[in-house]
Amino acid sequence: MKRVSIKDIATRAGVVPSTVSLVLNGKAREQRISDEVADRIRKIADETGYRPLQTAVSLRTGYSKTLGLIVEDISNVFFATLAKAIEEEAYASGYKIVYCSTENDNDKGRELIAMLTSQQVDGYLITPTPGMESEVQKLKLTGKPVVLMDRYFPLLDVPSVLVDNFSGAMMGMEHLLKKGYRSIALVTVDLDQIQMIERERGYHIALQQWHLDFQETLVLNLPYQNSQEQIVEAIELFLKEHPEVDAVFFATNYLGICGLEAVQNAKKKIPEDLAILCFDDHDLFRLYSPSITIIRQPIRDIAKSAIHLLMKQLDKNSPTIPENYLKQPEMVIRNST
Amino acid sequence: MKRVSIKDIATRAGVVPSTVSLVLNGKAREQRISDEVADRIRKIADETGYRPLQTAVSLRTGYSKTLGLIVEDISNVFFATLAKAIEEEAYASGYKIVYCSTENDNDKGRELIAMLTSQQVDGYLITPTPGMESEVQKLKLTGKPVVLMDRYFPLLDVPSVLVDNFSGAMMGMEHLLKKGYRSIALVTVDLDQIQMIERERGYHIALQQWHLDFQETLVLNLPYQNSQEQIVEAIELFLKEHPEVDAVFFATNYLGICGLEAVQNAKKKIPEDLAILCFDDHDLFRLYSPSITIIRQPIRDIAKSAIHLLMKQLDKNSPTIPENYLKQPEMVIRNST
DNA sequence: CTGAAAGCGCTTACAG
DNA sequence: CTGAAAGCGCTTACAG
Repeated sequence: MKRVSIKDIATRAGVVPSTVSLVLNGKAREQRISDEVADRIRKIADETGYRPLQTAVSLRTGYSKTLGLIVEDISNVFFATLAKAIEEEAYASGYKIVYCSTENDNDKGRELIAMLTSQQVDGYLITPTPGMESEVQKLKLTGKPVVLMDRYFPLLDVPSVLVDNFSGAMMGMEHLLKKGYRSIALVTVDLDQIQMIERERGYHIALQQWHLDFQETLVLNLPYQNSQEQIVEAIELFLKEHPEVDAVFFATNYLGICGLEAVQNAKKKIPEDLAILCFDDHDLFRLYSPSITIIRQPIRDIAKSAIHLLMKQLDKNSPTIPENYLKQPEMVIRNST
Repeated sequence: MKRVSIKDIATRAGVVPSTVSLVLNGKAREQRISDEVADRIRKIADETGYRPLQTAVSLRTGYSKTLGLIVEDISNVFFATLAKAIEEEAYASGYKIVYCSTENDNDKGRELIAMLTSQQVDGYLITPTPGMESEVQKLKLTGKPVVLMDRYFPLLDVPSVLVDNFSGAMMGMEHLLKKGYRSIALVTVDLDQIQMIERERGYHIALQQWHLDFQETLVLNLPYQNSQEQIVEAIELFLKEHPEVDAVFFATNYLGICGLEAVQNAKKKIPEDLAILCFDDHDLFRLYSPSITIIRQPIRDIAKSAIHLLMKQLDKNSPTIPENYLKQPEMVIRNST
């Protein structure tokens, strides 16, 4: 099972390798190679199942038809779903994906960018960790297309696709406020990621607009490093210490899942004792209680836009004005009780 | 921001490119290059942040330090968790991962293998679709290491890491039988994948050993193509038509999730009206009801063994006797009520 | 219309 | 101890 090379095909077709290359790259017409010869070459390529060796092509052309995808953690539903969507969109444009997880570790993030670069990826799709700012900056200087997803750096002029977390949080809060809830707690995590900050801002402004006082004691800000058990415990304690709370807004998927367990442990019923609002969807919520309100990220849409932005940069003819897409999250109210 | 090449370093160090290559590949001693020169070269490489261009190295050496991972669907929790574990284990051995999803589509599976081959991956980690048998066979003939995970082809002599699905099913069934359940339904999917067949076999043999008659009407075999809604509906109908059923064994994660919804719709309580046993773990189960019994796949262990098997094949010195690892699943009983 | 040649960046066997 | 050269498989500008 030896690989067939362009040379083998040339020998069999009785031409020189460059002719084969030209034909297989669709430049037969351009180079005025006879149809007869071109057809012969194509036929042999088909029969032998010829596939150009991508590494050779990359070395020669500088392009690999591969995109690098860097996410925080591929085993997390949100990123896994995003990766899948990205993969599909990329394939549709003839690109493959190399992916890797940063684990929110700056060093690993930097290392991964270097790795992808040495693989000659044609572009980068990144959900960056806060510490990756300077690396992303450097990457931009290399001229390779970069698109940030889900998070971004306000100071950097790099195209990005974001969810409008502020509006999402506002939407959700307004839903609760309209229903009459007045003692709404916020459970969030102490990452200084832009999306968390924006969600928190939505919480604040919504309260303001309804002329409600912001009560610091109703915000539970948990350390990112905490284990699942610790989070559950902290939320449970918080609920017990604040019996006045009539609704909880979980700023992220993961907190919501822990939160449900805490609610259960605290023997509170949804929605009788407590209304729940959560960012990011999860299979679990629907099943656990249909009255949980969700602010869902349009993952497919994010993937589509990200690939679109990347393709635009790859297309040399288009101007390279950094664009930022702001995606509207969707509110899912499954049960109006 | 030009890339620095081996040539640049050579110029700056006042040596010839090959000397740089030798030093950077740790062959300085071997080639009796003076420590002074070697140190100078290493220093310059460090300062300039030199990284060999992987495509050039691959083209020259035939090795890419990259492994190809083919899963069914990266957005599925099981595969996402597996991918993460594989990624971690591979990194520990200095390998990167290129991944792709087959969607259980044979054509796509074949296409992906070809893609990975043209990328010159050093080895393949595959959870194959049934139709990939001949491709896997061909792959083996190329001499590149291949390891199958989660599923395998009995006729093929390819190393694999499997979960002992039969024993797992037996374990779970025995647990139910010991608790006194006698009318145990099986909900499965009509894929002729080896793991599904094995789980079904476990169901049969367990009944046999307890001298219980196998009742065909208690097996619900659903088409793989069915949508989530269709599955939920089918299970709900099944439960209503079989009020005698006192326990349900869901052969897979996904069915279990749909099953819980069906159980809810059918207004049955767990475990009062119905005991639930399910293959594969999911966050949801624990939260939904602690009395659901789980047969959990040791994902980390699968990843470790798969990488181990691959590394063994990559190590030319070790004999290439195909090995198959059979991993013991773990039974998780959260609540003995 | 077709062929010969250079070169992408690297590694390694070989000569000195 | 160090240097010159070949070659991995491909593409493309150039010469005829």
